[in-house]
Amino acid sequence: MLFEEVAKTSVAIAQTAGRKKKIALLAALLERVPVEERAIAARHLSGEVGHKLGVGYATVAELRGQAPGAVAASLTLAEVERRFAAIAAMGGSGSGKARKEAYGGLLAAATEIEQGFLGALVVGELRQGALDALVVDALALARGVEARRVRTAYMLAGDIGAVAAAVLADGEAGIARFGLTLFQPVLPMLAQTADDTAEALANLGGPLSLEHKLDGFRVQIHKDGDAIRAYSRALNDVTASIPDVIEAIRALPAHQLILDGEAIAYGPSGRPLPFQDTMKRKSETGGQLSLSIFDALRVDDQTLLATPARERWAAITALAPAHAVPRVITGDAAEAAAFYEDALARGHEGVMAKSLDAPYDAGSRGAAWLKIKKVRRLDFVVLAAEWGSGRRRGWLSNIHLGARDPATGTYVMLGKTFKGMTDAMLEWQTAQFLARELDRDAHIVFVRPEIVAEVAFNDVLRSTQYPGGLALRHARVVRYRDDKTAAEVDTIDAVRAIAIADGVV
DNA sequence: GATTCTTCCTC
DNA sequence: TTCGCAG
DNA sequence: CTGCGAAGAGGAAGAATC
Repeated sequence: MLFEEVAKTSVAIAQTAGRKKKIALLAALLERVPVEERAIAARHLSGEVGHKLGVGYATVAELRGQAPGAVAASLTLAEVERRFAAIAAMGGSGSGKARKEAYGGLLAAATEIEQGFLGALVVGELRQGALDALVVDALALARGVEARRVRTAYMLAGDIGAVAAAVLADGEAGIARFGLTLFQPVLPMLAQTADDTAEALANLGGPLSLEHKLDGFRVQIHKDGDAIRAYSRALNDVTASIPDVIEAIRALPAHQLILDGEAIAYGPSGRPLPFQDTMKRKSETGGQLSLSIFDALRVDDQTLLATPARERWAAITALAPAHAVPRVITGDAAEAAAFYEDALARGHEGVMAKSLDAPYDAGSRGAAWLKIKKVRRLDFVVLAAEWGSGRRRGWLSNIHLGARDPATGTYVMLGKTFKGMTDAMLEWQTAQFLARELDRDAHIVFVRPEIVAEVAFNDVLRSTQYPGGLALRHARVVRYRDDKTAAEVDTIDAVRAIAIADGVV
């Protein structure tokens, strides 16, 4: 099939409102793809290149519009895949240039519509309002099978291309081929958020489970005898980064395992290290990371995906009590709140609240798991704002935040945020900022420091980029404050106090 | 050889 | 990672 | 309720460049 058909389908999807209509367009295309190109088409329409190209935003931007664009479409899906694979295989000195040339060659062979699609695909910004989840639905539609079934296969396979090939070829029978398999990582189960334990109790009902939420990185462990591998949240193989964890798993008294947990580093006092330091340990050989296990998907020949959570936790306790994440099961509001406070006091980022009976719902951000994280709120002044893109085009969106420096009377930039703004806020802030414009460049409008935003954030980070040496982690706007002037915003000292309390500096 | 840029990755 | 909007 | 897209922080690896 011509690559252009996929590119045109992507454009059609982007221009079509309505999820069902997008799914129908996806299904119509997928039904027509030749057998050997089905996996490729499914990946591309999900926004996945399928390779680590070593070609990213800068290269795509540099080459955009350079090649005139082929008059007639000639690239097939197979040919594009072949070229992607060739680019991904390049390495060593000179490979950067070779990659750029190869990508340029691909652009030169592409029509204008294909060039646009290629650039979006390579930088991972398809923006067609449809990604893997809609491709799953499209596969179900194309073959008349239940979407839920296709979805399950996708969770287990972690690769939309493989699922597309199987479902399109064999329908229900194709789906049935996917099962929980050692060294085939499954998409991790995800959580929604709750403000506090009271909300979690209200939403999940009691009793529920609360466990420490550790500020490390997600790890899925697969063990088959001496063979042990670890996978990240995005299913990358991170085995080599966490040798201590691998050895700990080796010692566990089970031949076969699939476990879900969090890897984190601890300081000499036994307190968890800040996230930045855990990530540094990850890159050091023998960097001494610990694993806290919070779920078990398989123990020896038992698959536990559909087993109620409390039984999966019991399996962890029986198998690896030293690695089981601290947990309490309670329906009592006071006990739940106390457990949360204790988790914070121990230096953790919060708690996870989990339903006792839920299966391991791989890949879905369901309501069975709720994360409750410590949130800080301070008031900062807006120093500048950047023009938005996509549905925020025409609005000043991403704002630069500053804390007051009482020593100098100036403002110290601590980072940016585009989060938390409603359309009404975007409309309002655009007018307010433009009315206070001091200067501008291509993307940024610098403003008089007068608008005060209440900003929520989770942590303070060490920064080499920002002048105060500190930055905000996961900053988002809560509201604009018309009751406060810039002279009253929080100080860099207040931010530094948080960093010190958290052991960040 | 040292620094900078780009890409990829974690949250 | 957080959040708001569209469906 | 689900899926998507708006774009943030740092850190490391590898390639390019000074």
